[in-house]
Amino acid sequence: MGIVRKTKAVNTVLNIFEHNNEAKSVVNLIELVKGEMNKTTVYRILDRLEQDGTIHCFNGKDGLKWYAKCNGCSENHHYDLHPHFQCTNCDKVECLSLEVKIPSLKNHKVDTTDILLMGQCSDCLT
Amino acid sequence: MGIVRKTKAVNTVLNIFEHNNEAKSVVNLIELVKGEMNKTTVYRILDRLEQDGTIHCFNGKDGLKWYAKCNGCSENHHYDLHPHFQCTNCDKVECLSLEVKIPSLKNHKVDTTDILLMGQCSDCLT
DNA sequence: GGTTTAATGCAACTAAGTTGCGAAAGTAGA
DNA sequence: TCTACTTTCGCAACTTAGTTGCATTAAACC
Ligand SMILES: [Mn+2]
Ligand SMILES: [Mn+2]
Ligand SMILES: [Zn+2]
Ligand SMILES: [Zn+2]
Repeated sequence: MGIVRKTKAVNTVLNIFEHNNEAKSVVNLIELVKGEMNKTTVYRILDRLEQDGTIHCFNGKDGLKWYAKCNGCSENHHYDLHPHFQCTNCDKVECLSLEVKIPSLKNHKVDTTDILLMGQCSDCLT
Repeated sequence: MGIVRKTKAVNTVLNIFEHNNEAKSVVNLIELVKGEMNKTTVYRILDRLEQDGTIHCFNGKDGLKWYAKCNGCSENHHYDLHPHFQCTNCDKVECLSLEVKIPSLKNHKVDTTDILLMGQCSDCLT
């Protein structure tokens, strides 16, 4: 069970994800809402939104937690196995709607993948 | 510049990687050599061995640092862009000699990838 | 409005990883 | 083998991400 009460803090976090489509690191989110809510609250809201299938979580290049909006996930069905791209210059992270084919592995059962591409984003290329 | 002096501590760490081919988390390595050397030393030796192209570093599923032996890398050439597999049951990590094709991204320059497959390893499947 | 209980704030904690500095130990050359 | 030079190490203190327990606050439902 994720979000059951639409608190002020929940709405603030939701607004951040609604307003632009970029992924956000937890560190950045905490910074963004500083003064408005406690960091513990941020972590707990993100947990609940993830359970609901509203956002999904993944690790950035430094092993930090990042979150981004889901697209058609629900509490029961999470299907955001898409890869992510992180710019080595500006650190920005994007969700990619690419399909990456994973060759099958004998004697292994692959349930999920975590694919991070790194390099220069379009802003930093010019 | 990586390793310049073959100290006792360096040999201990090297032996761990020589003796079996598995990837090791830094946390696990520190545990393994507890009593023999300080954790700061472990971090510093791993840094130097990585610079030399002796081992390579990547993030496990929890965002922790893992290291494994390189295969034919040198100080000047690092080419271990292979994917890794981590068992969700026993946490073991393996280097995979798979080639994963990444579709090209327009307006992006992809320099490197970090691909982690997760699921059940052969030991945990039976 | 009053009651219930989820959600929040706060402070204290855990754990990974880093830094600075004085002491110890490789290494090369005499 | 001894010395001198410089890398490496140990230690303690620090930084930062993330977690936990508990008392207080505020949604939601009547
Ligand atoms: Mn995504
Ligand atoms: Mn590897
Ligand atoms: Zn960029
Ligand atoms: Zn396993």
